[in-house]
Amino acid sequence: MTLKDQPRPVVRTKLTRERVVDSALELMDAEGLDAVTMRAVARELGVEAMSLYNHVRDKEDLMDAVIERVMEGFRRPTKHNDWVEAAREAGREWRRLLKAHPPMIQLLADHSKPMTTLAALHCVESALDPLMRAGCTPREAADAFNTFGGYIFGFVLMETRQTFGPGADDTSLGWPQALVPDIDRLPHVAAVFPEMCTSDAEERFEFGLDLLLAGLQAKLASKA
Amino acid sequence: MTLKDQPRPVVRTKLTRERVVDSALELMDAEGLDAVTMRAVARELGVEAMSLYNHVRDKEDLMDAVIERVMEGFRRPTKHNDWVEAAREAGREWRRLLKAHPPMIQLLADHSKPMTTLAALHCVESALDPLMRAGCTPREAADAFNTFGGYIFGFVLMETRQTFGPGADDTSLGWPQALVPDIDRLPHVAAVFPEMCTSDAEERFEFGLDLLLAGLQAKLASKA
DNA sequence: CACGATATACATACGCCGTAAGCGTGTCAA
DNA sequence: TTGACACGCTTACGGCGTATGTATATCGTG
Repeated sequence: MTLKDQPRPVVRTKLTRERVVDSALELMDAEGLDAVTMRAVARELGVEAMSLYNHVRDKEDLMDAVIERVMEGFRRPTKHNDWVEAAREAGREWRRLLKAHPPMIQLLADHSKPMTTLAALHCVESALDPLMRAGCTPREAADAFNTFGGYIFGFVLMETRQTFGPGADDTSLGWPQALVPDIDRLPHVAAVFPEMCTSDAEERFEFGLDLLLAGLQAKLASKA
Repeated sequence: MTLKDQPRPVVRTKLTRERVVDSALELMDAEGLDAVTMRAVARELGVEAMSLYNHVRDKEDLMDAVIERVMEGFRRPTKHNDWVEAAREAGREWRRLLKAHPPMIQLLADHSKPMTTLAALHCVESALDPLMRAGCTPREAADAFNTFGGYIFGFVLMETRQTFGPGADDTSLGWPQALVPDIDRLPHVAAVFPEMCTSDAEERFEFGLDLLLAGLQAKLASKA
């Protein structure tokens, strides 16, 4: 006989791996990566922490599943005839996916493990398609994928973590205090910094995408 | 009167903020970011955890200082007359810096805070210099900096965290098991994956750098 | 030298964390 | 009916960041 002999709520929505993963993802998006603890996810589900272990091996397993769930949200872009435009769309979709869950890039940085799951590989497939249609050799496609992927990951990282920009203690002009002391030794920063603060993220992203695509077109053209 | 009345070690190297930061950085490089705990850093210094708080406000303050210390390791490249070559060198130096302390990119991803310290701004200055010499407007320089920076950060992230590549459970051919089930729906991945595993990181990095520089040159030329 | 102020190291404790181990109970097949 | 099993709960352990309070070494001042 237990101390509390009241009947617990009779109907109890069944706990499943899927519901656990969904809760973790929701919590991550709502409260940030640090808020995703086994106890917090359990609380969200009206359950004790240890119950989750019936459905995930450990926390790493859970976070792997969260990554997979996010990658499942990839929307394969409609196919353009023009491979350049198709590549552009693929790049935008990768960025959209990462930005849809802001802590995602942090999660990827924490988890040192290749993305070898099906959903992730389908995303890779979508990104490779325009490159192959452009006439890349497999090797060129691999290098180009790495380049575009690097750019997108890094851009989103800098974007979501605000790596460069005004500090919290900026003046009304958006200038880091640290800059002032020896501004004369940082002329370029002084000239360019205001632009970094005011430019639009979409525009900046397109700028880099254009650069990469122009570079790739040139490289492929010079080969022929 | 205390319980232990033996004189503690008489000579005790003085604890300073600098020694604390150095210990944290060493520990990070040697054992990974997760190993950097207040207790572990203190242990390294033969001291109790709470003693560190006389020299750092809290852990965040400590990690900020670690970032700053790393940025101080930036070696301003010797100035080329050719801005393209100078930009290439700056890009290589940024990557060298990040790779010299592998957990650094993870640290940057965790810390959602702009880099507004002097050392960081000097690194930015070095990166902006070739761009300004190339004839960029401040706005173009800001966008180009963002593009190159994004590429470098993302490349290093994918490189150090092995985002794409063979899984731990790869077969002898370096293939993720997940690929096999529906290989026919992933033809490009099947063709390109082997290249991703075998290509050299230096070459891949230069490939992307070339693409970006070619794109930028084209953009600036078309403007004139 | 004496002595109080200050700086700084230490000890203890609290509420988090991930998770190992074992228990209790509801469900269902035989 | 019963016994096995699935699955949620309880307890407990060691580690985390750090608030709080205490002891001691150092130093400026008389």
